[in-house]
Amino acid sequence: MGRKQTKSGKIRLTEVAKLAGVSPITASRFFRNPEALSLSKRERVDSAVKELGYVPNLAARALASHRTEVIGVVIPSLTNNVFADVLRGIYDSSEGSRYSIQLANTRYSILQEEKLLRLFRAQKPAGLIVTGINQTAESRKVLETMNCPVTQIMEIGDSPVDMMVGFSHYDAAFAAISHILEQGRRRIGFLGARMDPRVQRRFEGYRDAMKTASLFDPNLVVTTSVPTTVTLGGTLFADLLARTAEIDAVFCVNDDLALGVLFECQRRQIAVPRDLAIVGFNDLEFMASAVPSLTSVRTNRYEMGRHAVTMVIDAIEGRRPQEPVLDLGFQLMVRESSMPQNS
Amino acid sequence: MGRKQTKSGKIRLTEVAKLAGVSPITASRFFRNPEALSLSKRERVDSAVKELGYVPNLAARALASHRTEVIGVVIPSLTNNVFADVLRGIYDSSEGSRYSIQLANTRYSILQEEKLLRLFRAQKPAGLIVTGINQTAESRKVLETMNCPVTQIMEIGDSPVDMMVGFSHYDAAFAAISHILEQGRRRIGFLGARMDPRVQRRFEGYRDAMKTASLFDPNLVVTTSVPTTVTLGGTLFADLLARTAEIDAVFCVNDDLALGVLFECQRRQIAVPRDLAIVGFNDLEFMASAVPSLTSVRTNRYEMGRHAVTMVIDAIEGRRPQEPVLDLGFQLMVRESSMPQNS
DNA sequence: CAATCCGATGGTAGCGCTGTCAATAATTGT
DNA sequence: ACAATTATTGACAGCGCTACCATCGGATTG
Repeated sequence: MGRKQTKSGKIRLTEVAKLAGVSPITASRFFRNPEALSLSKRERVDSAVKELGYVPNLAARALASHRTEVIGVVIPSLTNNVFADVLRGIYDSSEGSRYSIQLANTRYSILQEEKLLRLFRAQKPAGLIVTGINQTAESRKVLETMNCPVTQIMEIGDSPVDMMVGFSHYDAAFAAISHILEQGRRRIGFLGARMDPRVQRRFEGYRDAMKTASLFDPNLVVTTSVPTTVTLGGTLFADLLARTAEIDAVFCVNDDLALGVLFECQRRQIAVPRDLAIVGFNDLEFMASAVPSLTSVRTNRYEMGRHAVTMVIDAIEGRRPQEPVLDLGFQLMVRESSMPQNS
Repeated sequence: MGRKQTKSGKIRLTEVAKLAGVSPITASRFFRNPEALSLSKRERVDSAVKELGYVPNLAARALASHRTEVIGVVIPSLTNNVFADVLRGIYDSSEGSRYSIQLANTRYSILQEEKLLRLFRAQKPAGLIVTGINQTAESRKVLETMNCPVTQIMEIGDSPVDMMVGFSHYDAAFAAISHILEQGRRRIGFLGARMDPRVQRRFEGYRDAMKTASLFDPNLVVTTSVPTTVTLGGTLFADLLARTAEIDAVFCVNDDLALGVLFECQRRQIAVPRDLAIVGFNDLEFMASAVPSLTSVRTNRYEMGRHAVTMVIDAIEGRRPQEPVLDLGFQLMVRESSMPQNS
């Protein structure tokens, strides 16, 4: 014979059905489509479930139905505040739907990403949300064989695996630099940390804006592959100053670095914005609160999360968007730190 | 007859076994216990898997084996930086093990927590990590019927569901206040936001330390249920000043509030630490970088995550710790913001 | 050389649920 | 009133994998 007898303590759907006096399949329908049951049976199954404390077996459900109600989310970092807002949008939007969110963290490792995508594929998620558009060829292959709607978030590009929600990091950086140039600043430093693909694109926006104004100078660029911290902002700024003293503005690829620069200026008695303009990226909450308040590029992270989930759920349920790529844009939040020098 | 024929495109373990010239059960063992196979069969199965692009079906695996290799993690917030570090520890520690992490976010809602725990139970996780010790009676019941190792993190208490890793928020706050008192400060304000159970315990530490010195005054306490932001730190501090001008120190329940207080001081020309001492909680990275650098209570969040995973995995594999409750303590990081007034 | 053990492999029977289709009961139209 | 349609319900098989033995050859032992 096979394995040992089913323990009498185990409560399966069959037991519930028996107690309710219906067939197992009717009890099954109680969970998936209660409206299809007559009111009397619905009530009987409901009370049987409660009486027995029935806990459905999701594995059996998934095996029999060939699907799950899980939306996978793959992000590169939990430490980076940027993703906290995206995730807030994702969770807010998924709440009230039948789908639950399963989060996975690549920690900026493309190997880890491949591994996680493979794991997700084996779980047959109902939908998937992944960060960025620079997946490896291998990861892309996994995504294409995922057999469910996929949304890439955080940036936009020409060849979506399926759908995309994001904005142009290039344009956003370009706009920020243009703003600084309009304030009459000429020597604009670039501080970059953990140069992931999106940060790289911000650099390109900076570079091209500077080149357009014939002001690009490699000496103005300081980058590192180290992850971002506030302290690092101060360090990179010190490096920049050591390299060339003639600096009248700094563009930081994120707000933590910008805050670090501000602190370093306070330490060195550099007046902001008189002696130096500071512009960050993402517009985290503290930027408006700093003294002086810090200019930044607001990215619509919460909305990005919301839209990503909505698009995925709609696609799961057969309502595909007409346009697979959604650009949520950005807003330049001009504050005291980038006011003109004579103000 | 039953459902339609299995699509010929679908690759199951049977197909792999056939190609490798072994029985399905041998192919199955290839994944779970490769050492048990002879070298020749191992190689044959390996190449068959690669040739067919076999993707195991986790639902079938879970159904047949009655278990999964998922460790569930339940936290109240992703926005709160504190959890980012805990999660980093969790992910670091789980890497290299066979277990994968599944994250769920209650958003500080106890109803959401009950729902998520029920969902986890239906998934039969191998282990579970939950935040805090203040679960509802219902949640606790679900945890107790989870049938897998459970570790509560972030704080410690007397009645663990199973295991615990954390520290005493009460003691930490008490120590911070004692330090401020030792600097000769007498009127120490308390700023608190989103008064979750752990923040509540920090308040109790503050209150008792102040009472011990006969300095407790309800007018010094400003709290709100609103979630924490840097800006809110400034607002609460302004409220405190409006209520009583004689303040020579502020204890903030977290570092974001402390930074907000610092900015507000800069705006109001209040000299720190001469006119006011500021002490935060958690010791986020920016505290050391601020000007002046800000005193805080370092909590061992990364270690907490690491230990939680290790304890859970050990317990899954039958190595239960002798002592179910692990206290990781805290360190007071004294910096410029709480130096004596005459310095 | 029989008795014993051990490592490698396979056969069988489910795990608990749902898709498919058929059957039945209730309702409607003419 | 009777056929046609629509709501409910049920029977059956099987999703893809693994637990539980059974087996079988070969090594070890006395």
